[in-house]
Amino acid sequence: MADPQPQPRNTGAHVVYGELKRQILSLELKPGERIYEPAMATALQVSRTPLREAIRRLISESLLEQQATGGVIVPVLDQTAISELYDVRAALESLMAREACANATEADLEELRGIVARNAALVEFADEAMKYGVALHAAIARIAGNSWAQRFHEQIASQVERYRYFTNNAPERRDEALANHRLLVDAIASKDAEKAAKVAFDHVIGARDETLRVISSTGLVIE
Amino acid sequence: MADPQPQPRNTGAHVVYGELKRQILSLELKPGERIYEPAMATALQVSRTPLREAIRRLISESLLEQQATGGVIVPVLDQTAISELYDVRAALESLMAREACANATEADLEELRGIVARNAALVEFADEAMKYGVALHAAIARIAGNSWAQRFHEQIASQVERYRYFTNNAPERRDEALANHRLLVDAIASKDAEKAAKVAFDHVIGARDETLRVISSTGLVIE
DNA sequence: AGAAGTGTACTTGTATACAAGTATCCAACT
DNA sequence: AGTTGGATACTTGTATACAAGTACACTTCT
Repeated sequence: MADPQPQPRNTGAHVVYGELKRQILSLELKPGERIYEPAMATALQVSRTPLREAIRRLISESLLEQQATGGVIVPVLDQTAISELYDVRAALESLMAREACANATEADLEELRGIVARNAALVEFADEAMKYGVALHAAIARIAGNSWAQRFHEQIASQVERYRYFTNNAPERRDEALANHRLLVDAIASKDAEKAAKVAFDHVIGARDETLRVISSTGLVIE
Repeated sequence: MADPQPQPRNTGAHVVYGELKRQILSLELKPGERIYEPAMATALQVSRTPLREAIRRLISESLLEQQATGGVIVPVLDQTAISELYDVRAALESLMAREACANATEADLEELRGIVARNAALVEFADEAMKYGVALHAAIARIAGNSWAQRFHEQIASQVERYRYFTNNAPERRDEALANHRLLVDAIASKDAEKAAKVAFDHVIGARDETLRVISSTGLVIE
């Protein structure tokens, strides 16, 4: 919704963009792998022109990386990036929580409470719990109504997606997240912007530390 | 430095990108104006291919706008956007101030103090004062070392640049900014992350409100 | 054998030709 | 006169052909 291309005019470049993005986020295209235009173009059944357009767009989102030598590669996964990403995400979600305080109507609050309630009911199921966590953040973003914050947040979310394989979903983590979500919605309901901002910030920082802990224990991510 | 294209390999598309960006930020290309590829290509002495590459990149930075009908226009100036931009900027600068607290060496602090001192000495000259304000933020961004925050901050700065014509530089505003800068550097020096974050946030919010006040009084920006 | 130089194959960047879709303007008809 | 239809000119999207630069491998010379 905050996307620069409001309605994806069904052009070949857009299709290719979506397909490439999917392959990158799912790690189907392996980190460090180089993209050769002619081969990729034939693989995707288009000419180099729309493919290049898609590649350039992905580079601008750092989902591909232009190398100094001239080649284009899928960015490698590294631990520093995760920390930076979560920090920026914390700042953005904190801001959106703050702005949601100013804008939330009673209907909005009901929506938020409903999401948390469903989250609570399904907290024992990892994937469901995560889905409602995402839904809550999306709802807050919508209520906040800051298109730039939303847009940057979406870019951050795409980046984090690549590391999803490494994030765990331990039950105690889900309980903690649920508690934070309750606190957050309460703060928004009471129009306490400072508190909402702080709760959102600390919540994401907590997720960051947990993710870093898990990743360093597996030792799978390089650099 | 946080740019997706590390070294601008001297390709035509990059030159065109820089030139178009310059024209957009300086309002040489007027807000609302449509870009026709063939005409612009001949004007810039390149073919449509590198021009399109530059246009797409500018669209991804919201310095150009793809319309639903298919045309590309220079985005119009609107007051809501300013408010959103400053809010996100506040969140990002707040984060960078926080992270600068954790990372700043004694040499870094000396650099910050030096910038503020020069700012103080030249506070009566509007353009110089602004230059040092920018330098301070740039130094803090470097010290914070969060490439994503830097990158988003640069995009925000580009956007705000288009509204520069409307921002005033009243002497009392400059004094206030200088005072805030002193507070900010002191907070960073004392490693008080929470305070630094709050000072940076409030500082930018203050600038936002002042800018909005000036713009609404001139009544020049539309929509 | 090792190093250097040359040639070949392949990469990306650019120009141009072509196709498809859209708006505009004029004319003809109701 | 207003509206509708069609033809034309122009837009963007795509494919392909071409140019320039780079890396690699092979050969040759010391």
